Amino acid sequence: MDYLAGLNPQQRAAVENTQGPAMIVAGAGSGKTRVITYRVAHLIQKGVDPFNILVLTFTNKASKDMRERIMKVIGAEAKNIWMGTFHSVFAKILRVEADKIGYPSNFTIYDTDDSKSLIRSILKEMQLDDKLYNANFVYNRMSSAKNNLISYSEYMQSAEIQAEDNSNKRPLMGVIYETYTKRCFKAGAMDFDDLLFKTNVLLKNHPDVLNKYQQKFKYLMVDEYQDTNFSQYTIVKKLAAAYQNICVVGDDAQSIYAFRGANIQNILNFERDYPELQVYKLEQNYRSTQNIVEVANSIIANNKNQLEKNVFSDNESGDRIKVQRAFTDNEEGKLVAEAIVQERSSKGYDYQDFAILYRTNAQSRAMEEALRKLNVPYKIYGGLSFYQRKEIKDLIAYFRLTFNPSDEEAIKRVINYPRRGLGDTTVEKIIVAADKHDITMWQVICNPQQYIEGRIANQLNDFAMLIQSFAAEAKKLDAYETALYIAQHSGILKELHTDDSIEGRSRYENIQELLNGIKEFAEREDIEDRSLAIFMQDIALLTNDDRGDDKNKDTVSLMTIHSSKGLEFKNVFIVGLEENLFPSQMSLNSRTDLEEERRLFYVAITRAEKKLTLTYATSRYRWGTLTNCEPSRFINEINAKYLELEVVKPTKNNFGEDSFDNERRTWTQQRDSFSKPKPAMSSGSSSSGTASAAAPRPKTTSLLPKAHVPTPGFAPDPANAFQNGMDVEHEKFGFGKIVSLEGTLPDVKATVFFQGLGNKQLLLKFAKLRIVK
DNA sequence: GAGAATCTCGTTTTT
DNA sequence: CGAGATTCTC
Repeated sequence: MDYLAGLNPQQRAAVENTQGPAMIVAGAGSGKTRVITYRVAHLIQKGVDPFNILVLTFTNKASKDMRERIMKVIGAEAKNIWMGTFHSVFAKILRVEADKIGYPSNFTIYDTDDSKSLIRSILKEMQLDDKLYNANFVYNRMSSAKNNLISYSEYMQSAEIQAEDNSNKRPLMGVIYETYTKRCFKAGAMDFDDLLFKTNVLLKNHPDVLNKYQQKFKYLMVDEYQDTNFSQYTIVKKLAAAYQNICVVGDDAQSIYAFRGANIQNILNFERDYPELQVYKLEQNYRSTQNIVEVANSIIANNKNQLEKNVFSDNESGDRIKVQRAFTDNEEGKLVAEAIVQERSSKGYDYQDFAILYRTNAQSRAMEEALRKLNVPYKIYGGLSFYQRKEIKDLIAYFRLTFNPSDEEAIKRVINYPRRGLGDTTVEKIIVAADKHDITMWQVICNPQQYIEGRIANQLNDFAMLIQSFAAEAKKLDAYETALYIAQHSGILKELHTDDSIEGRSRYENIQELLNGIKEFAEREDIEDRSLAIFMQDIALLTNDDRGDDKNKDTVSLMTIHSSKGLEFKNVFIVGLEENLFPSQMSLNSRTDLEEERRLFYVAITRAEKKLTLTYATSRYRWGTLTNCEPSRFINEINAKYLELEVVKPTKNNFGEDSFDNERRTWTQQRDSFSKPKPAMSSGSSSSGTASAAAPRPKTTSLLPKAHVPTPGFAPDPANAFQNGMDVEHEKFGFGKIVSLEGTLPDVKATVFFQGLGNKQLLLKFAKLRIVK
């Protein structure tokens, strides 16, 4: 029981109280994982059978880490705990119970690419405008319907939803949803959302099944509860209904998955659903310095909706937060890379003590290049998963087809890869025939003479026999042998081998790597069924980080803020702190979205143990063109007393100009003129935003408003001279009219309308503004 | 039907 | 810019 000794009173209470509903509100860095780990260990030590415990986490990594930690406390018994992500646990259950809902137990899991590809072909078949009915839009719309447990028939019957779709000029959404659902069913496939949706259907329509799992999972724990959606909430609620031994752990301040249907409301619902609820608040942050914790608190205080909570740290106050500006995204990378090299050698850190966090995956490139130049070893987490690479998906599609020939997306993927004369027209014919006779594509392919005219039938026959031969081999061979057989006889191996380009070789190597992974799997002794079919089952649910390679290397970590949740690093760089990037431009339209961005910033800040650096660039390449950027409003939300301001050194840009000549400002000045949210299009001041790395392309420059040339003898007027309605001239923005004035002298803020630029807010004491007489 | 040339559209974030 | 889709030419 010595593990209890190291816990503070709140933590200990949360661990020891194992009966009945409980909610642990755990601030960042408050020892949440420890509490869950020990709580599970405690249950088992009290005699609860590990087979009766279900722990649901958000990522595979989290569950793996947790299982290892529990194993250290209680030993091998930990292996018997049901632990995993919602998706993987319920996929497992659905395979066992599949027949109850009319699915084969070896159903395929469609990943996002598969789903969107299916949507695209449906749109094409229905001859819909694919700009209006954009595949992404359709996907998200169906996804949120499913996450709110709205079936296609309910969708079509809901007057409210129909009205919404009609007013969006997309009256056929319901029909698409219906077609999509039926096509998935016919293909023996479920998408990510289906795994949860169908679990709900299963538990709802089959009380015996529900009862079975209620009895099985006498104790439930849910990590990152703030990130669950309605569909997940309902599953948990149902399973816990019999014993009510349900413990959820979460932090509303770290809810960052609303875009995926997560609902903070679930935490509030939870209190309503279980009046007996015990609530434990973990408020002491053991991870970070006081400065970091206070900065995080001050940021999150800008959000309106939150549970009351006072996170504090007893650690040293620590370094202040460093804010650095770069001119371009490349320079930003260089800045960060140099800082890492420098900190490491001067303070004796390892590379693994550093993390670079960014808002979007696309930002990793500039960082990578800079790190490579300085020979800094790094590892990128997330991003394009190994299993999403084209060559891997191609081979896996053959595997999928071998075990589930109904899988429509797999057929479309490989029917003509490698080339075998079965092109788009043939595929279309197959789809039409399948639709007409209400059978699967596979059934058409197996009996082509019956449905399709012409010589093509022979080629289809060959293809059918090829796949059938794979299925026959799979019965005789182990996973690795089967995989190798398919790779060879499908022609994929040969196809890639003949490609001698660098990319071609790397594709070939990736295939080898996949085969090696399968070989490893085939040799594992802790699993009974080591067939390829089993290996295939959850592959769509795996991400890059789940492949467990080079674990102990000393490398800098690069990842999105989303995937950094739950991790901690001594030194953290948050890069790209710019308006329209972080916060993302998609979030600027609503308060709730903006608040989610702010929570994301909160998550990012609280990853840091010792030192935090924020960087931004004044221009960066986006969609291949150079765009001007402004510092993020989030920087301005931090009280300046926590900040260490960069010493600005003038540097020359490519045009030989002193980049700062008009702009030597102190930080405080900058924040005033830079902080204001702007209309989507980035504004004029093209001269100061010019990248030092490359000149903008002509096409781009022509789109930007011309830089204003001030009238000769331009001199700004003092702040007290301005009045509402005055015509004014700004040094850079040109001529405009004062729309409104607010604040008191000397801090009067003016909203000025500029032709072609829209409204701009200017602090009069700093703005270079004169009255036009 | 194949392969090349051209066009388009997009970027949050992840299971 | 770059992936994927579309269009064009053989």
